[in-house]
Amino acid sequence: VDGKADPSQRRTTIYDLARIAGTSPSAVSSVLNGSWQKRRISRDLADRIKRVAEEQGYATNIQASLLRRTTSNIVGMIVPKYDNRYFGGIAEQFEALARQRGLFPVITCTQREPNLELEAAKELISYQVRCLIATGATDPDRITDLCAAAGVASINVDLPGTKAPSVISDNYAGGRDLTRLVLDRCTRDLDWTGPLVFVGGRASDHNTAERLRGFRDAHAERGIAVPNDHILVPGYSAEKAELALASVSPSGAALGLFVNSTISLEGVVRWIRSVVGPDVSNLRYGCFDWDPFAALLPGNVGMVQQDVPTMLGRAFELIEDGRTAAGTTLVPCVLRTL
Amino acid sequence: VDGKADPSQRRTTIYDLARIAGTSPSAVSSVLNGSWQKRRISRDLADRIKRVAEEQGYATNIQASLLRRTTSNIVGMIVPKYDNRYFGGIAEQFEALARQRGLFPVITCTQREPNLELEAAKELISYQVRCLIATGATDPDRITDLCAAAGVASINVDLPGTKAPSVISDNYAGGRDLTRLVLDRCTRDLDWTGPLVFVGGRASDHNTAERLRGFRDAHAERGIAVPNDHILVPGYSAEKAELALASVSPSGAALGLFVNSTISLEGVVRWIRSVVGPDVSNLRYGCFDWDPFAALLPGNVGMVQQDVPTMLGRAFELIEDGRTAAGTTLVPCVLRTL
DNA sequence: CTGAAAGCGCTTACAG
DNA sequence: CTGAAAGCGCTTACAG
Repeated sequence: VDGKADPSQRRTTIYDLARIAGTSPSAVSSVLNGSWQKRRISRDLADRIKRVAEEQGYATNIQASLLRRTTSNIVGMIVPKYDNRYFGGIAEQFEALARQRGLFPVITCTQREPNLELEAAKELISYQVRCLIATGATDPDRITDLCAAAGVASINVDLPGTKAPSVISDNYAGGRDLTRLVLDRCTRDLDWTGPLVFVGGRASDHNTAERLRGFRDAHAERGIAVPNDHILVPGYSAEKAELALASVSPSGAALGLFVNSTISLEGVVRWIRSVVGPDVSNLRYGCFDWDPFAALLPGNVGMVQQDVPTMLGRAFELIEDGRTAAGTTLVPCVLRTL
Repeated sequence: VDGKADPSQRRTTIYDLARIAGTSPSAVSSVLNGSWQKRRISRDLADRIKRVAEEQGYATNIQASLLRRTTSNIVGMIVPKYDNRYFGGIAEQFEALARQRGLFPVITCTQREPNLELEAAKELISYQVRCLIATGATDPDRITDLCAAAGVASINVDLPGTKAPSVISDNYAGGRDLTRLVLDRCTRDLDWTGPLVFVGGRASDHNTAERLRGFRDAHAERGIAVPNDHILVPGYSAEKAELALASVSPSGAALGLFVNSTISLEGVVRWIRSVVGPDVSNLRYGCFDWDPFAALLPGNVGMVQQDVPTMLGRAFELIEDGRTAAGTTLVPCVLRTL
């Protein structure tokens, strides 16, 4: 078993195993893929074959197996980044749920680049994925089109599309609840009623638009007007958030922020450090998405945790039910008060 | 292109394309896989075939292609978790480097479970990976054995093995430097000279042992004895770190900690909150691994960032050079002073 | 209870 | 410049 790794050597096949065990390739195949009970192969032969396979360090060539079978058990996922708890959690959950179902999960990370998303989708389709979950995709419908052409089911998660089922957070309610919390804390702690500054994300992005709607409604229900210059949506990156905040002058007065993602929060915190300084007693903010360390930062009064297990559970249900019609499932978020 | 996803429909093959384009499957195959220049197929025919493939939404069946070719371009990686910046960064870098080289990266996350690690390795081998990078594996040598039996090259990253090349951080120097920094800060800020408490990780774990060696040496060079009850190595989880700290009574006196990972840090911070309270002016600590939010926590004086790009770059070099002999490459860490 | 044979969709030497 | 044919390693209906 402890041979040198030598890619030139031909791997052991069922023919080798059959020769060694003194039987036929058919028998070996059915024993190793579990269909031998059905074929009423003797336990004796089955045991002998399994032993030989073990001894030879045999591993099935899945390419060959998949080629012959009509269906693969690979499920694919596209994810923008692994660099925050939200997407990291999505990747982990997806793997766990896929394995539970005997499926083989393949995840690919596309750096928020639309071209990479399409390339990755094509690649996964080439690997005969059974279905494809597009998470946080910038153009989910093009991915759905690609999948449809190949007869592959697709589901959108996190950001919705119009051509396949979508499972997303209730960003409106999440945005509204977080805004209410920050406004409450500003009133209680700073004796100041707002309006808050919204920072991070893109206006064209569905989730940002929904959270912004919640943000505006939470202000409106208290009769607070939100000036346009309080809405800073320059993109998700930390740098852009930090730059955008340059237009805000804290000037010693009270300040409240709605931070649209933990990615943006990194820039927000840098801005706080450099402009507001170490004393944040006049500052309160809340942030979308959960991060255990960010939850401990001074001034942070609440984070919105998206319910990843429920979202992915629902996505797998849709796959298993064979649902392909467009339609959006909203999953409530959890507001974690700090 | 916008058909319904229907797994029952047979996918378009090169035979369909050949029929439609009025040519042979061989021609289609070589045009689509790029070997047509070599075969001196006319640009005319090539263009016609490409157009038809596009129109039909054709995607190569990689299983079939791989079965015929002798070599796959899949590279596999095993990673324990996605829930921190270190492993998230490793996953992202691995994907990026693999793509740069025209390889298809498949990552699988094994939850620090030895059995899952072996299962995942077998599975990746079945998919004919060209090589396997085992990151933070609890039993790297068994994975190497499995790979060797299948003629697959393997490399260990993060935790070393004895049967394949390993690329790991210089944990000794990282541990020593971080200890020095925390001791310096304790002296400067608290007028207190130690010894520090080491918390998190397992004594049997290579990286923990090395960091601990650096921890002890940094104390020794200042003539400070480290009592055994100052070494808390109950495992990596936040819960275990928090529980282990129950034996430490801060009692208003100065306290300095060496936290062995950001995972453990979550428990440490919970302990600080509940036992030390909000006033951390008598507490200083440092932590292995980098997290942008953890870097902002009060009391944290430094973090050790492992150099993931260099580590993975080196791993790919080893793969490309065909190196299979055991041997460890140490990559320096970066101490980030806060 | 077991094996011979066809075929999955490609690739590539070989023969024009 | 192009095509017919063999074969990659499996699976599975079919025939004992």
